Amino acid sequence: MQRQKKWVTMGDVAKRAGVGKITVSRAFRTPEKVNAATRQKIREAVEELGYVLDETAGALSSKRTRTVCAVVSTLDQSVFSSTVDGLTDGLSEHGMQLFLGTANYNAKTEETLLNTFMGRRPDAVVLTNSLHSERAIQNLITSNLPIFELWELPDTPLYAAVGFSNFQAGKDITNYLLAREKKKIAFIRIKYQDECRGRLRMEGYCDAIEGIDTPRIIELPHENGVSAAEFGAKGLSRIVERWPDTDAVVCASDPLALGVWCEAMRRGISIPQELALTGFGDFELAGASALGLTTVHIDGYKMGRTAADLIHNYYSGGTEIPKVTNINYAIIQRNSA
Amino acid sequence: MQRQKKWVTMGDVAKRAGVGKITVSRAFRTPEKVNAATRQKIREAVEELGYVLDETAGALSSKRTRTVCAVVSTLDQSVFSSTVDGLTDGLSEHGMQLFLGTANYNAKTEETLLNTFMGRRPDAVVLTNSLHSERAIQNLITSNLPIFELWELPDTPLYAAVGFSNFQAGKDITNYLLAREKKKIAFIRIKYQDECRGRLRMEGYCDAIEGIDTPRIIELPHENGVSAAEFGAKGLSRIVERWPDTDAVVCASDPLALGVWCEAMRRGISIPQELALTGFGDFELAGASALGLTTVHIDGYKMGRTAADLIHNYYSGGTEIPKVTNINYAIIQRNSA
DNA sequence: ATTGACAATGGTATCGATACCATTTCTAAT
DNA sequence: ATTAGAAATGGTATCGATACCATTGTCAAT
Repeated sequence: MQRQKKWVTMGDVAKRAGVGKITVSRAFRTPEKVNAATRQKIREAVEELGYVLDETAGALSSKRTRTVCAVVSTLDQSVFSSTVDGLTDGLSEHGMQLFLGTANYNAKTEETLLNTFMGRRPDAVVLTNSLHSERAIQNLITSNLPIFELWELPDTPLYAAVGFSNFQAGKDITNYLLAREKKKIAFIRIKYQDECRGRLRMEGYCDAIEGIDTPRIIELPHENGVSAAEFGAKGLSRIVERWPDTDAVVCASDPLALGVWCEAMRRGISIPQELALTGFGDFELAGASALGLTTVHIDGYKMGRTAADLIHNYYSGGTEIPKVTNINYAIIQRNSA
Repeated sequence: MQRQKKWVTMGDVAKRAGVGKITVSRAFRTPEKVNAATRQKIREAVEELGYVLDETAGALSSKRTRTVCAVVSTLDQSVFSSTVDGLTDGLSEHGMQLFLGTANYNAKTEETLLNTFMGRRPDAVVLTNSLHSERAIQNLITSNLPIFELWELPDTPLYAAVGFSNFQAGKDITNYLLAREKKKIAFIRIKYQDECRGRLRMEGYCDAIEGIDTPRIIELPHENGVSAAEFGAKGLSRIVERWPDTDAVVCASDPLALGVWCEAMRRGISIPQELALTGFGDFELAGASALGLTTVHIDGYKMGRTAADLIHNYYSGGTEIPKVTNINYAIIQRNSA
């Protein structure tokens, strides 16, 4: 067991500056309520002593931890990294910090994680995937915390949602292909346990081709250790076998599309001449722009930042928090379709 | 301003279970010191009241927050997501949580962030990129906290490092190409402000070709909004212009290699016949395996998890913390070289 | 019966900030 | 000069847990 350094306290600063502790506290939290000269004295004392306000102690008395807990499935191979960036950036502007936790597509882990998070007494909770356990949902609701669901727009949000219509986006990208004379359009997605976004995109696809063609859907169940691009390659193989006349493929994500692109190269299928290809997300790491992939651009960063701003408003503004905030997406036309 | 739910306290649980508060505390922290029957009574009371231990209050009295602060440049487009996954997984197994912050390649932001983090009184600090500000380093050192530097092996770590030799890895992958009869090997990297890992890989490359060929280096300064893959494409164009006889390209990251690959396709340069190509990292989102990219596999997840374990040992084990933990890498041979 | 060792439990002070209310000082209007 | 009202500041209790020390109970050895 190691020994911890003795930190300078607010009382030390107060003594040094010749004021009361409470004035020091105010100088940090509500500087406008402290006389400029006093503020200056305090600033000097803080500087000299190297004082850093202890949020831990402040949280206990104010019952505000200035902390937000975010749950993601995993960060690796996921599309949420920009969202997390947006969250941390937005929160830190308001003096708040982010606790990050990963649930690994495991309902039990997720429930445990949320329970642990409640022990941190966060001011808000951010979810980037729909919850798997009914009890976890109940616990969250009874906690009375504001809960923000990202990347989707549920009909009845737990508290508020910041996202876009996955259904409409799936429909739009399919219609984009239909408008370009594609008649035989297939759809590929990876099926995650309890995940509904991919399904919604798929339903949008189905809705668009309704009455034009029967759906050509490849759903590949998620496996640990297999990358999305590999699934994409496998997906195209299946499509070519089952529906050789397919002239376009809609992918539920960019990494999938990258895999399809690679497999098409291997098979000598030219894109977009023989096969049109669209992705979803416009992820830079997946090289969407370098590939020239036509895709649906999703502003993940903005979703994170918007959630951060809403959380701040919830506590400081008198403004009403909208139940649903729609983040627009856009179809980016490049060379693959 | 919203009203916060009144939480159940440890005292409530104690009363319900007919024991002292402190026994409840022990039931959570050191269950082996509490009689099994008592523990059962407490467990029931906890269940009935829906009590969740308040880490916030515990932190104040124990001076242990069970919290770790991690600084990354950004998560988006970065290679650190798996490392963060490893950290959160490893920490949560030991009842610790991760505060995540992004510095956005900005020295000022980074210093502010670290200062904010000190206010959280973390038990440890994790850095995934070398610090830019001398003062930030000083503050960290005087805080007396264990500091873990990841993804590199500095000669004199601030406290301890978990990583690998970027120099040796760059040298090894270059030697791999030399062993395959490549004679004219170029190197591409993106130059980030104050970032040294890419430089070290480059120096490894230089060391390997020393005396065989003069270095053919393309360094592209990082720009916000330009993806690594785009830099890769641009990099290959430069190489083709300046050194048309180049027969291999070593990239400092997989996304760069993806860009090179795309540009090679566009120019009708066949890989690996006309041009051998290697990446760095083996990032799944960049589709390394789908592309068939020969690359250096880096186990980012393991680095995060190892750091988490070291932090736990620091506080609970009597074991000495190694100044340097070497995480092995491996060259993965695929089809591009 | 006595003692010692150890397991199990509890009482009280304490961590470092903020809430709440009280007090003092200052300004401007009468 | 007087007074109302606002601005600035301080004292004390408090948040909910854990540290520290003290106490009680239990059992085996003498």
